[in-house]
Amino acid sequence: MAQIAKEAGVSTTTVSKVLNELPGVGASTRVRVRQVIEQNDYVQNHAARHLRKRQSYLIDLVIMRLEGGYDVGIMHGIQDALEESGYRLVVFSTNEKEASQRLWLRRLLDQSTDGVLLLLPYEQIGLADTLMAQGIPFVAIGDRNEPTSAFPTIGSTIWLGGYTATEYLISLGHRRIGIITFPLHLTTSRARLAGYREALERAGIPIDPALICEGSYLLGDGVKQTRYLLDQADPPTAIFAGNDAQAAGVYQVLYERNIRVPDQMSVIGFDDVMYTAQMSPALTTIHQPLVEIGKMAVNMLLRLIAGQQLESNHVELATSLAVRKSCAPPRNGALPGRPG
Amino acid sequence: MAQIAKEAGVSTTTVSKVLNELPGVGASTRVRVRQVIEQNDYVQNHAARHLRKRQSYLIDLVIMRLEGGYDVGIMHGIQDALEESGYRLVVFSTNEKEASQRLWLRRLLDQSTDGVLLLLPYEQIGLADTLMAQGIPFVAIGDRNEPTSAFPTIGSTIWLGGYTATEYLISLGHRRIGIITFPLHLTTSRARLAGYREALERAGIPIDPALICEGSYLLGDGVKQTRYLLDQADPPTAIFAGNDAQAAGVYQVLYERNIRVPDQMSVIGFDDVMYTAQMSPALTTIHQPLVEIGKMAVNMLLRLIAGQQLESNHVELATSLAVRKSCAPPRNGALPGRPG
DNA sequence: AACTTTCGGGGTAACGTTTACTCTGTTCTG
DNA sequence: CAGAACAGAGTAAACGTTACCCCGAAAGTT
Repeated sequence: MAQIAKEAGVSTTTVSKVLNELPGVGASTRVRVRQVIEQNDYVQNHAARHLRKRQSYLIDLVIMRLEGGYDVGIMHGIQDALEESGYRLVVFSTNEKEASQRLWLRRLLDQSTDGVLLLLPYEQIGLADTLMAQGIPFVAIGDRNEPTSAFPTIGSTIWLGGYTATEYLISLGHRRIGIITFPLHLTTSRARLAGYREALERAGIPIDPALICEGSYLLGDGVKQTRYLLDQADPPTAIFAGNDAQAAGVYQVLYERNIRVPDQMSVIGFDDVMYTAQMSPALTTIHQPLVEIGKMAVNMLLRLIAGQQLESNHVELATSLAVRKSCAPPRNGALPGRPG
Repeated sequence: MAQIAKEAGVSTTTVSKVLNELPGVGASTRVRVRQVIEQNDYVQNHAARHLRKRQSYLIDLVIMRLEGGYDVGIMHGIQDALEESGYRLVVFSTNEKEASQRLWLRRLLDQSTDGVLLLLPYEQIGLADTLMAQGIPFVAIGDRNEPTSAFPTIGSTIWLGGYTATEYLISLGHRRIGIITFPLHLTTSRARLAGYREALERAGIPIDPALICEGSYLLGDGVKQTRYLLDQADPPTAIFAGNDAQAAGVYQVLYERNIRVPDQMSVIGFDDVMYTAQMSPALTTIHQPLVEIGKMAVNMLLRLIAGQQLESNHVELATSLAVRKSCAPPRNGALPGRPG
């Protein structure tokens, strides 16, 4: 910078003012300094700037472990929103290890991050308290366990998603619709189930508790619960999975038993992750606007970093129905029996 | 730090020596300073350290766009290897945009990164030249277009993968094996094909050019080439896809045409990305040790950063066969005709 | 005409470390 | 016992910015 100042015949102060677009520099000087900067291919030193301004231009994304579905969509949004901002994204996996989480937290204290995006499952939000205590701006992504919380969150309209999916299946003529849920102590899980119930009630279809089964959010549970559903005396004609990974589990069982989707069984997922289009047949699912959620999270965070108030601490973006090829009107006729 | 120095009754110099484990401090002083540091929950300021030492403790991962397969596996390895190192990982997506790539490159010049991991497709390696010119340490991940290059690379044994997959299908009794490749101007793509050829020749099976089709690395090409293969007068009994995404495309066509995997058609993929286990039926594929590749890439990079020499500039880790449920001995009998 | 405001610009002191160098004593060596 | 060698600790100068305060001149005000 001293080099630039000398060459342009001004002080480093003036160069700094030009670079930061601060007032106090004449138009002609400004242009001249700009030129010299261009010519010399000068780049501001990040470290010195960081030290002096107490800003790192780094944002941390904390994630338990990259799964390749939900998280990837959100990361795309984050990257897009960050692209022009001058901020860089640091990705940190906690790997569920307490130790590495502590380590990371300690490191935050030295002002080496300007803000944090939390992409963690419902339980792991203990971090939030620490961040609040430290006064580090952050936004929690994904639907929280608590309906309301002291910190900013962003998610999507889960209830509506549950409603939309169920209504769609009903509109195709289904009346026995199985649903696989996440653990029901989670608010988000209950919201989806409530949407399902609402749709059935509106259509005047009685709710059969045998068609509601609770699982975790993993594929394995999709497999287990599907078997349970199929083995009933009066099995459903459609299955509404808790997320797309679970839906993949549903597919597996159906393929094993040679039940064609959608001819003999309709399947609908939730999330609309990248690989749903790759499934055979392509999965009809509830689209969560993951990219938009990521973008919005960044926007909220940048506003917090700038010291601005958020209009609302909790934002929900609308889910929608992504119709592909896994749903069709129900067909009469018994399913093939259990193999083996 | 001044605070610590005062409290321990020493100078900041001594504190710094303790923190950096440098000699020149008596054992008792060392212990005392350590204690004070513990008590005060002191954390070194990253920015000042960075400024003075000209080290950012940041590593940049450059990726075109997170796809959720190959890249996720590698990122797991990277995260694992970085966990204890004190380095943080910055992720940057070029999004195929020249402009944002330039922007990012400029930013590297201010010493704000200690090293770079390049996870880019074959063509985009223009970056490498710039990095070399700037003297920034970096490692290119994935199998390079050129068999040899001036910079460090890490990949896996593609030829062997091609050979292993083909040999496995032959061992099941297949003699007409279709293969879908990547564009054949890529060394890696030719290597896989060479492995395929070698296995056939060893088994004394003549090579039928009609069974070799060139595609890109996308799912869509899996679809297109599978149709082409199936519509032949004497279609193959097994298909060897270029990667797992292509294999998903193969699955789609087979499902459409009601051809059962593996009973009527065997399918084998390449890469062994996360979601292969979720496919129905679970995809037999060539396992690339993605996690290990990521780890090794980090190890190589850290060595370069430390100024050490690498034993070898090019490392290849062994591929292996991951047997799941998509391959079986061929069955006699014609395939169902084309629908429509 | 004298006074105040505004604008362009410069000087200087941080920001929190690391490090080259200096300064003490103490111990070893011949 | 003198001098060297050495260990422990401190001094001060960087590292490259930006914040704050100052100055002089031009313009506007009374």
